[in-house]
Amino acid sequence: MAKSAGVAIGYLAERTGLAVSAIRYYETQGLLEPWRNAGGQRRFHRADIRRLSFIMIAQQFGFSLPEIRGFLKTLPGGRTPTPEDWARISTGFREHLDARIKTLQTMRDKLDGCIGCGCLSLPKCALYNPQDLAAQKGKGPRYLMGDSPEVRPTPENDA
Amino acid sequence: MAKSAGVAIGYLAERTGLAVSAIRYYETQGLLEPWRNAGGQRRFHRADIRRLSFIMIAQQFGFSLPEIRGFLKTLPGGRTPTPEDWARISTGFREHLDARIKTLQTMRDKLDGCIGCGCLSLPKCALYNPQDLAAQKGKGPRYLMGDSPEVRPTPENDA
DNA sequence: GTAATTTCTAAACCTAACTTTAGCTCAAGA
DNA sequence: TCTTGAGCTAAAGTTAGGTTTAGAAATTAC
Repeated sequence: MAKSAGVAIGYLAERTGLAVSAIRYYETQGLLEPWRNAGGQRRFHRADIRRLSFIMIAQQFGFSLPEIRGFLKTLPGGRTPTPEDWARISTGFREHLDARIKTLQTMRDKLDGCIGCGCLSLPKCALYNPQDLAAQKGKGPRYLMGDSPEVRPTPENDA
Repeated sequence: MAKSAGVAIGYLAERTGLAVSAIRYYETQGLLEPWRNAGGQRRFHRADIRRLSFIMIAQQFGFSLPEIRGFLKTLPGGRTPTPEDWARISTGFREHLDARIKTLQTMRDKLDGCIGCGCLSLPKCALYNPQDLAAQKGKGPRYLMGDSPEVRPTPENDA
């Protein structure tokens, strides 16, 4: 079978539900490599529908576009992924997902220990040192709720 | 006890680990309402350390600043939240958290059903209709992986 | 009293993942 | 052929949650 004429960007958009602008953006991010026809318009493989679908699914799993680009690089270009390809990648998804679930469960446990106890004002509250939590951005321990690890003898130390 | 002179923004920053700029930003978002001293500098209640800590914790739970502002509105101004205040809010946290955990578990289940099966190319794959998933942004069903719900008799229908 | 530190405001900048706009060009149908 | 509709590029805009910068004024330390 000779290489077909390829499909236009609007066709991919229609088939995937993505906006045309999003598909162009993915190209700038190295997730797709369409060629151009004589008039300068992008032409895609039909298999790029799968590629885009893969991108959408991976995004749902919380991966960034650079990460997804990494996954796609391990896939054979232009070909439908085999069960082996998919198993390899989905194992990575699984670990990512498990870690996120574990983090949320830890948070829930801490919260459960706190509900109604008013410990928000005590240094022993589990929510004080949230450095293990998902959204943590800063570095180093933070002592929250107005209490230092060793309470300095400030006048009017607490609020 | 007369109303104290209040504390400076740098003090709050030091106690909470937040950047001064972040605290000013929170003020613009209506999360704090400092007053000004004679020289025009912000002065805060000591209790605002707790308020900021609350904000940081709520962010870890995935709430946006507008949502957090909503929570703070239900708290008595300038006062340490009582166990009742905290119980009311943390119940909301709990529901939010449970929903997120459930979503991730659903995703994991679907993924488990897919690992290694190669079903990425089949319309019955559970990952096809991810409209129940967390990161879903678009509206309406999307039929992924290159398959329409009713396959139209297009020539070369699949890739 | 002077120097160093904080704080002030306003505006610009940052990342991620896109969308929107403007002004054209290309392609397809009657 | 003419007219739409689809596609093109580059640049700017969007949202969230901030940070950075610049220059001036206030406060604190010595």
